[in-house]
Amino acid sequence: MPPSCLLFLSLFLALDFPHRSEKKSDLYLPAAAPCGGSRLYDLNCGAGDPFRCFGGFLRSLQGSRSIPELRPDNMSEEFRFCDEEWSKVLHLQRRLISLRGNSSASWISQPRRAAEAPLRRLVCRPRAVAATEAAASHRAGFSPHVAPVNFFYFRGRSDIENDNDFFVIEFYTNTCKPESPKPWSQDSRPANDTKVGTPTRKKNCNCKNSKCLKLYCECFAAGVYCDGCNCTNCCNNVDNETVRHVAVEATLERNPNAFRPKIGSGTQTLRDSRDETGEPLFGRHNKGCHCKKSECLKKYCECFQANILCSENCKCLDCKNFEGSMERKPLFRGDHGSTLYMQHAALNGAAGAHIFLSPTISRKRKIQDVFSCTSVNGQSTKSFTQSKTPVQVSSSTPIPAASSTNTAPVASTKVIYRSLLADTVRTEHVRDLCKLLVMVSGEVAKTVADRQIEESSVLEGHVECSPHSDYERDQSQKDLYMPRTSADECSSGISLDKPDKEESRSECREREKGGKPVSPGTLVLMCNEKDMIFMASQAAAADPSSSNNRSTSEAYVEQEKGVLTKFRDYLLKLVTCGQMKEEKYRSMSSMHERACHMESALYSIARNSVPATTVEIPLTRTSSPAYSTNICPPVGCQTLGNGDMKLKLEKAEM
DNA sequence: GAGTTTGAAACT
DNA sequence: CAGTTTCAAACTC
Ligand SMILES: [Zn+2]
Ligand SMILES: [Zn+2]
Ligand SMILES: [Zn+2]
Ligand SMILES: [Zn+2]
Ligand SMILES: [Zn+2]
Ligand SMILES: [Zn+2]
Repeated sequence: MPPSCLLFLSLFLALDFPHRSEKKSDLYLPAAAPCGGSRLYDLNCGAGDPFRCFGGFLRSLQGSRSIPELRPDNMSEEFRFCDEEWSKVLHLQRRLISLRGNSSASWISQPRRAAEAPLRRLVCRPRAVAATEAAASHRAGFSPHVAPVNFFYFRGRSDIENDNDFFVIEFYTNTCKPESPKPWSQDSRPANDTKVGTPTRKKNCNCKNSKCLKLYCECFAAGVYCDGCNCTNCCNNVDNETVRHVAVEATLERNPNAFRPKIGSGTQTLRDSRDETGEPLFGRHNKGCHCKKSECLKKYCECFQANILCSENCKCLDCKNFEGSMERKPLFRGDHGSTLYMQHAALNGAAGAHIFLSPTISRKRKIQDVFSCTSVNGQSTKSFTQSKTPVQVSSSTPIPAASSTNTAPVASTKVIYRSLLADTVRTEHVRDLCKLLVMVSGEVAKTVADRQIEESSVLEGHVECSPHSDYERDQSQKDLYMPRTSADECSSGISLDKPDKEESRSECREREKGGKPVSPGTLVLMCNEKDMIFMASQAAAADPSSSNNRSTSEAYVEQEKGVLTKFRDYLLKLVTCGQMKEEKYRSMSSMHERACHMESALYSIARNSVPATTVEIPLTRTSSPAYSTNICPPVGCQTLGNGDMKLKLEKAEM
């Protein structure tokens, strides 16, 4: 994705809805249910359900305000938000942003769609008619661009027996096409800003035989209507929404993940995500490729196309798409990847604030080479499989000591250099650091809470975010919402004591088993991403004293600042220490080269956590890739990254 | 633009 | 689940 798209995304996140007063009328609230709230309501808004919280909001609104009763004859009527209600929506939206920050896989979960429009309209109707009436909405100018994903929501709900009893609150966005300037952009940017106006020009398909109703069709697979395509006999449009709906269902039947991003954030760390050559490498294909003849160096290979390295998931033959591959070098695209790549990366919130103390050198290919010299993936299945476990542990373990103890075969076989900090930062140090950071976090939180305790406003008390009932009721659907990446497996178990997360916890325990026992704080730092929905609700639940959403957000900001500052100090010390060691080694002429190597490695650590040129920690994320930084909502949005949530949770746990 | 190659998706 | 067919994009000329 070109930089312009990054800007676009960040601007999308920065959208200040309150200032679009003239757009208020575009927002509608569904009518209320009749039977005293006995009806099921849910927000139907797409992957990750970033606006799931609106479900709670609507319910609270329903309870506290007079909303027209929903009757069979008016259930499709739309109810306009009054200004007061609208402001609550805006507030909630901001809170969502602040809670999830740039790591929000859910908030920015749909770049294709995110590039299209902000919230415009909510419609409630029985699920039974949703699909067909969606077409009417579309004709009225509102496009259910998330339609394919919406249907995730329809599936597997044992609590819904009758489609007429289940009301879907649909979230509609105004279709955003490069050729039709967005309404939302008119007040936030000059109309001639084509850079942003044409962010992700949709690729047009040329389907001939699939009616654009199979995953063969890129449009269909992307979850968007065909528009401007060269397809023949196309049914992937609003006029064929019914048959399309069937096709979507059938597709999901075959593969429930069909419409979810193929590229998840893998174990490749943030540092990995951009090495000294600027290569964006993070993410990995969830299913992996199965290339046979392309050597994974052509766009036939989905990994290569996504500009990511092949991973353990891949079953390719003669793969050359690994770090250090000489064949790959000249082919590497330095443009930060294809649209596909960025979309998927964004979809998965792959760029979060990940703190790693140890440079990672593990790569699929390297490990292969270590365990077998064959160039065919599958041929050395056994040894490769065996190597996988330690590899993952080492690649996601911030403690050098851990990887050296645990991955002895790897380390002893082909270690190019040894970290200067390998002997400096021990497990207990990391543990102490984590404790310290948690302490800081707690102190800051307390301070902020004290400061804000009197600021509680009546309005905010109304806004309920991410109701637990919602979440728990749909627990079985969690996998429908949250991309199940490997990082997910790791992270979702972190510091979470909720009984209903046993599965995740056990995953986490397994990790600990396979690896080295690490403190919760270390685990916190290890993890790339998390179940944000759960985290959000967990965070809310963990802090009952703060029903004030804004307070919570601000507390997070303060916490983040404090924690990052401390961590920066620590890193600076580390850098100094490393430099001293380097000096020491340098004096030994034989070690000269190695020291140089380490310097850059060490520098990259610091660089990724703290801008080397400034003393101030930016309010944005600690992550360094331009991509994630750009996605980050601007300062005003009070963004909070993963680290925040983690620390928050950890604090609650302690 | 036509023809070939390729590997995912679909099918059996 | 594996083997085969279908499919549309990627690639080549
Ligand atoms: Zn198509
Ligand atoms: Zn199309
Ligand atoms: Zn089409
Ligand atoms: Zn491949
Ligand atoms: Zn691959
Ligand atoms: Zn490969």
